[in-house]
Amino acid sequence: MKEKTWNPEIEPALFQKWQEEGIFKFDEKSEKPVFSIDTPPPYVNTPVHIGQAYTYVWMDIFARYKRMSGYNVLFPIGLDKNGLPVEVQTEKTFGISMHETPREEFIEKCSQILQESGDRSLDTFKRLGLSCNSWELEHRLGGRYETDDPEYRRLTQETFIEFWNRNLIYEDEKTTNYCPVCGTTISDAEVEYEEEETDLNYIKFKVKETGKDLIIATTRPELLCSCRIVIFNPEDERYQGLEGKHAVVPIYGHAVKIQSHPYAKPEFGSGLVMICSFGDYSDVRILRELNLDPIYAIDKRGRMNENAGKYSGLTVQEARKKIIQDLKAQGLILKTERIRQRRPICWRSKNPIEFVPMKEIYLKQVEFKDELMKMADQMRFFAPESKQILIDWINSVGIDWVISRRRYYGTEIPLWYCEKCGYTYVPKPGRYYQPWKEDPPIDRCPKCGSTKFRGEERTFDTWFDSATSEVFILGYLWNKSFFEKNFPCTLRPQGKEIVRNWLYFTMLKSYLLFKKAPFKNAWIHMHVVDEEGKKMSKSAGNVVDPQDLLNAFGSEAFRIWAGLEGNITKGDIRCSFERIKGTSKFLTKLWNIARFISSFPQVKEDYQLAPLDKMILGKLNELIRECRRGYENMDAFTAATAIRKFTWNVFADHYIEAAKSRAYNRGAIFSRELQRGAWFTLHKCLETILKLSAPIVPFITEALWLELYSKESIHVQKFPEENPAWENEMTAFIPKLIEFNNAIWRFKKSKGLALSQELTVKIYAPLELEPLKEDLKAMHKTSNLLFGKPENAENLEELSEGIFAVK
RNA sequence: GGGCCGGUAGUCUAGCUGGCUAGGACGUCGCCUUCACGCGGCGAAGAUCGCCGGUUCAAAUCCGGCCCGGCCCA
Repeated sequence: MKEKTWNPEIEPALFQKWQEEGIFKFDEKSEKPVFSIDTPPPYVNTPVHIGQAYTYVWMDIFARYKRMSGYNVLFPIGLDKNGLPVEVQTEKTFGISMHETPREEFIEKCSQILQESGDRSLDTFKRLGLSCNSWELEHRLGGRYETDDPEYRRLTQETFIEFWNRNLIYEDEKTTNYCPVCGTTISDAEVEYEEEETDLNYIKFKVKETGKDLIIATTRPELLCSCRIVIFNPEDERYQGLEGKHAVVPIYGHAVKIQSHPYAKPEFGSGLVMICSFGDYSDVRILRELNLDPIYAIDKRGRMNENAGKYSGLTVQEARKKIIQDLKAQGLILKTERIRQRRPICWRSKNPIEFVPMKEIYLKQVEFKDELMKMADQMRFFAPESKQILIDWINSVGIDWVISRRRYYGTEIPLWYCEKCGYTYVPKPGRYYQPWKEDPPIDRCPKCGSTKFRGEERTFDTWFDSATSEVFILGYLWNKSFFEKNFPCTLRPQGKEIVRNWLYFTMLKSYLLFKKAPFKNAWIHMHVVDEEGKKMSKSAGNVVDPQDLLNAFGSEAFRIWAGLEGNITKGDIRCSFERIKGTSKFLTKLWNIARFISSFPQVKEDYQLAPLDKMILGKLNELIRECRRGYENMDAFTAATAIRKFTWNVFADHYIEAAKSRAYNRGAIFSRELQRGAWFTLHKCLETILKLSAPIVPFITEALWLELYSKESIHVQKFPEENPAWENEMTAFIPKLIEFNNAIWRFKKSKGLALSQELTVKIYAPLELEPLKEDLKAMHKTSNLLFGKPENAENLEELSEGIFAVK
């Protein structure tokens, strides 16, 4: 081995070799137990986010560990292509509007964008060295899957048809979250909250009965027309006399009731709150509670409707500006304050949502909450605390799941309507349907015999697609017996922020379809944030592109960083070039340890282990235990940290330094058998370290393994097991050895001696280290090495506790 | 407002079933080009273990309160 450092440029060649040898392919006929990973299809939105890169590395670590532990690992790569983001991107790229573009053409343009970004994402994943079963889009176990694939969409539609036939689906007009920018209804799970600074306007109303002024503060003056009631806190002394009276709404002149309600906070604004039809969630709640009919002010284009009178047709923003002008002109605005408030926004477009009435399709979920809660108990969570996120969400579910979306690039809702009698036709499962451009599979309406049908134009919420990814990858469509044998899926890895949709909805569909929890284990990861702990975002300009990291340091450096700093139990993970540079030094260390050891022969017999050898082999047992414990708990951090500490701070710094003289045996002070004992131990430790680290750093370990130990990939070797024969009481004295070595090195340095120079003074070492006498003498080049306490206290220098030099 | 998590040197972190000079890593500085590695080795500086009380012979570690940061939910 000539190179002094690990060269990341050979990574692609190793990756290529694995592909050619097909060692990660999924074997359907294998007798081994299956370990299945429901890989999150990352939304095709290039570049691949650093958080995704990190998560995929961890999944890959689990996959590789399980493979080495005797499992048949199902680890498909998936790409999520459905939904809003690509539509938004397409509109931007081509400067078009979806609703004004022919559907066929718009879809074609989306596909174009997806093709390119999908390929780029896959490149990044390959660079990371993922051991996915296959990179080809294949309709079989282990094949790559894409959520816009006709087969994938067929499954989505099949589940819908099943639910439809079991009366779990209904259409209803309810007040729903509506994003005017995306032009579609969205579910509660798609609503985010954003802290925002806005104007709080103090507006003058009049009391109808007394003609007195009434000051009401609101952030949404444009909703005056939909004001239904004014409330104050029952404890609020100032307004007790108003109970039961009426307030006259400025500009519109309609009178609304005034009453007390605990929701009003006396310290907010004037203490009086106008409740409009759907300014925010609390409006919705209070209107429902008081059983008042809403007055809708905003239409689905996000514009004011006829109820807004002269403001009709304006956007919300325009109307707000205008109405404030008008109020000011009439002297009805007393003052304006800037305040911070949380307002609901659409998680895709980040625009404020509105509450509008829409006829949409719902999947029942409210009545299954108890069952879902029970299912949560059947799954094991890593880290366990993450389970609470799910529990909280299930508890908060209040209305059924609105699954229809008024968008183009998604799975079509497979329904046709008879133009004559309104009969709804749902087809049989078995193929992918596109009702907006196909005729129904029947000639006449079964009810009235008409031949005229209208195809449904809406698509599904993309979570409705994603919520059966585990069903899809387990071969439900093409290998039912495998599916039945291997459902639930072994592992769902995903981010904490999508517990309320991806995990929750998958559980819901799994419950409805199979009455079973979809997973045995859920691994919930934290976020990767920037050096300051801030969320990475394009707008903040602090995004670290994994491609840049890979180009600068290679995949292995990124992976060892992910292992050494990617602790999921301690909150979010900070990432920067500096950190990756720092953690990647371990690769150099490992490389050079191997380089050194490679200069000695590997021996299988005629060797004798010195106490020093037994000491380190006992420690190696401990390391194996530690690594297994970490990997079994989906915790690569524990394994990575233990490996680095053992390899660098114990094995290299102390064992290798101490065993070096015996391994060379230049003066032939040691027997041939003891020399061979050092050779054996050096190689045994290295070989084991390589296997233990292989899941985390598959490239460098593979390169070293192939160079030194075998022609067969390290990734198909058996994961190390403890060896009872290595258990040894000397292991307990390793800290003593470390302390002794440090003390001698320090002493030599203080005397201006090179480490290779003779030590002529008498040295006393702790008694426990006496078995190591010969190795220590050779190591420190001292002929005067004694053990225990010196009898004569004169001329003594204590180098460290229990370690003395005689002057 | 509620819940969860965290707060140990400039940065990250171990220790947290109470007990040794609080361990390690990155960064900084100094010394050493010694035959695996200068992407190395050795050493140094740097921490009132978030704050305030309490329990105890003894608390980073247990208890109570508070402050700060993050996330989720209202």
